Amino acid sequence: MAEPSARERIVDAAFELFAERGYDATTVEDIAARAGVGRTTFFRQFRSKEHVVFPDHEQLLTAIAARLATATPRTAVVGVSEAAGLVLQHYLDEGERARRRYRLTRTVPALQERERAGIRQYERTFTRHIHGWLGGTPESLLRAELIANAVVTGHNHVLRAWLRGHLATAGEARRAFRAAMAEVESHVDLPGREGAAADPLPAVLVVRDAADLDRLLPQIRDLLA
Amino acid sequence: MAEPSARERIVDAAFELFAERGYDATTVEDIAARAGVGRTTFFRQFRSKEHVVFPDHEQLLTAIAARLATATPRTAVVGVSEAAGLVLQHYLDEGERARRRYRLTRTVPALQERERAGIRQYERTFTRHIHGWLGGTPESLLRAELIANAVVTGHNHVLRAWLRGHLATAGEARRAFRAAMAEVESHVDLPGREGAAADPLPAVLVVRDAADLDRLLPQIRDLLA
DNA sequence: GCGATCACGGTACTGGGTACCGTCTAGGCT
DNA sequence: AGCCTAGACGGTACCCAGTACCGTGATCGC
Repeated sequence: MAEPSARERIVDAAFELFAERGYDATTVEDIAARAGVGRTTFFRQFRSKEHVVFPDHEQLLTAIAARLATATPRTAVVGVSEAAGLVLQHYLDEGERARRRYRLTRTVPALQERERAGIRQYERTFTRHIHGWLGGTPESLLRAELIANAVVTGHNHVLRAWLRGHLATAGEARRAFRAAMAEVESHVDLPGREGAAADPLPAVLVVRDAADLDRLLPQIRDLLA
Repeated sequence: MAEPSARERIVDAAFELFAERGYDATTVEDIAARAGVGRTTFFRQFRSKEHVVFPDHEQLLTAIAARLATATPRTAVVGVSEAAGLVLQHYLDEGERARRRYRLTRTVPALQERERAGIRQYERTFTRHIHGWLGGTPESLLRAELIANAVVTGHNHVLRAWLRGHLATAGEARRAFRAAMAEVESHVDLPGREGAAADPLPAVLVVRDAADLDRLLPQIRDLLA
């Protein structure tokens, strides 16, 4: 009859008890007892009491890395967007449990920090791949970090709206996600835009008045020749 | 003879012991004993063993908030840059202790997370003020978050370079900081650019070849008149 | 000089996390 | 079948961070 694994029983027991008594008032021994396992087994499955709240984090992280690994500089935009979309979709699939976790983490500072630590791992994964696409030079590292942070921030912004119920359906959430990714892309210069590889990016000139224009015009014509 | 305060003695004792035996092998009782105080007093001064590693964090956070509070949308760019500069300058003033802390946090995961939590507080402070300058509307929140994250990322990038010794002098660090802030500003649209309030921002023209230029030149002259 | 306040140190307790050990079970080999 | 190894499990004992509480001594205002 497909007995749920010990790991799943622990997660279920933990979420039940956290809902009943709150996070702090629940001990690991309580969770283990309800799940029908020893306290030792709990810590074999989860590194800490906090980790049981984010049971799929590790798996999600490897999924992101796998998606990013298949992208190239030419397909960076869609690769990054899809990798972030994997996370969003996972939460949408989780449904009510994701929202319960959100309400729980909002009230428990320790869990907020744990969540941030997880997000940080996402950022580092994105940074690593984007940095690679940018050539891996020290000068491009800051740009890679800026882009990675922007992508993760955009994703989290939409996810948070959905978790709070501001976006009712999964379809709405995905639409908002596409909009957020578009806004993020408009703020950062990710490789892989149309034509970006074909001709070099134009330089930017700031022309304040007609005198500026007349002064610069010869050099402009020269560059365009 | 200006006896050092109990708080300072605790910080000094902690850094000494962490250097001698490492973070994990040092207990709070050890620190308190060397500082000549009771274990209770340690926890009155610092919320946790981790907090003693970042003793000036709270003070720094209020300094940032104070600087940002004096800025307006017109002075946003310089306000944000200076607020971030306060943090950099604090680390530069700290000198060798900052570098010791950096080496310590790099080897202790718990301290890395504590540091990230502190950085997160910076981000939230920046976000709150920038969001206010943008009108405080829900639509402008994502932009505010993107800008705040970019500023903090740029700052951290330079700070990390200095901590690692890639930037030898404080002057070099400040110069790199100005460059990083310029790059950040080029990626995000912060209110308060020169002339932004006086005359509207110039439109951006993409001129790919001489034919483009000739075609657009009359309109450009017209706009500048 | 005298009571109120407060910072301090000491004690006792809870609970997360680790180390270790004995046991039970699931296979692989002869 | 019988043996043997590996691995998962539960139990016990321990360490230490963090909290609650209490008694005490110093400092200040009246």
